[in-house]
Amino acid sequence: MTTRVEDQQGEAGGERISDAEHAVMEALWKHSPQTAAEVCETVCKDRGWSMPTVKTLLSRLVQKGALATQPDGRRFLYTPLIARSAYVGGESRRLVDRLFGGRAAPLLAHLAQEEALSQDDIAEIERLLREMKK
Amino acid sequence: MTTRVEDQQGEAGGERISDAEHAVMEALWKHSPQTAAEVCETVCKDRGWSMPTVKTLLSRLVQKGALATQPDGRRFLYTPLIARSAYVGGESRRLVDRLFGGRAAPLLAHLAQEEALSQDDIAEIERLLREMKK
DNA sequence: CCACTACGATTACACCTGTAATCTGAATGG
DNA sequence: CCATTCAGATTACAGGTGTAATCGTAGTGG
Repeated sequence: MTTRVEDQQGEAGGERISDAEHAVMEALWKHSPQTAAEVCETVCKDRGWSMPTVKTLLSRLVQKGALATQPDGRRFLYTPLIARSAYVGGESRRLVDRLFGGRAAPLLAHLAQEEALSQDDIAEIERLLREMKK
Repeated sequence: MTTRVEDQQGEAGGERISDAEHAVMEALWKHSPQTAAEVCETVCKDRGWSMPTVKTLLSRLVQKGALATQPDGRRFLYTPLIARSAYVGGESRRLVDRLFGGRAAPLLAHLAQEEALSQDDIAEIERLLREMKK
């Protein structure tokens, strides 16, 4: 084991996405393409950021191959190059590998203990499991 | 919502534990107390670290309040101050909050899609759910 | 008693991250 | 045509992280 395949979040962009960068990605996953100003519109409020910060994060994400730019007049439109599901899947996998030896069941047990599972969650998970077994 | 309670991993030590530091914690969670040399014995192989690296990480963890030291002759014995379950719970929670809006079910769905769930996992999860509902 | 060794402590240093100011060049209003 | 403005690019900088060399000091073998 420990076959670190260095394939964290899909094929596009091997670099890791930091927490702040992730906030920007979320904005673009919600809706894209967007200009820097539009992204700021979304994230600056929540995180208390200023435009330059968003610009920096966008640039870094472009460098990392996580975003594509497409010129639109004098500004850029940014579009995610990696799918949210790929990112989310990668991160989840990383956590499960790191903390639970790759087993999902103990994760669930922990979430359960922390009361992170509502009755609805439980019902939905059961439904998922039934489907999976089919 | 978004009630960031800044209580990441239990009461002892508010600071975050980094990835490298986590490897050291794992060694000490497996068995404690241990000397720096013993910890190195465990982690240096796997991670390709040298003694000084382990020493640094141990010091940082002590600073962060994640480890207690207890002098044993001329060296120290290190003992975790935060429980593994608290750390693991905190990290899981963080992930679920950040990526799944706090809902565990979508996480499970992703793991399922990635084939991160074995038949055994599924069985165990079902057992957990049954217990939870009782 | 002293040189050596085995520790922890201190210092180092490059890279990443969060956060932003400043620079530069192009569009635009007058 | 020129000054203003607005966008991206460049630079900045402190703090965290990974990784380690070096320092100081306290026992230990001779």
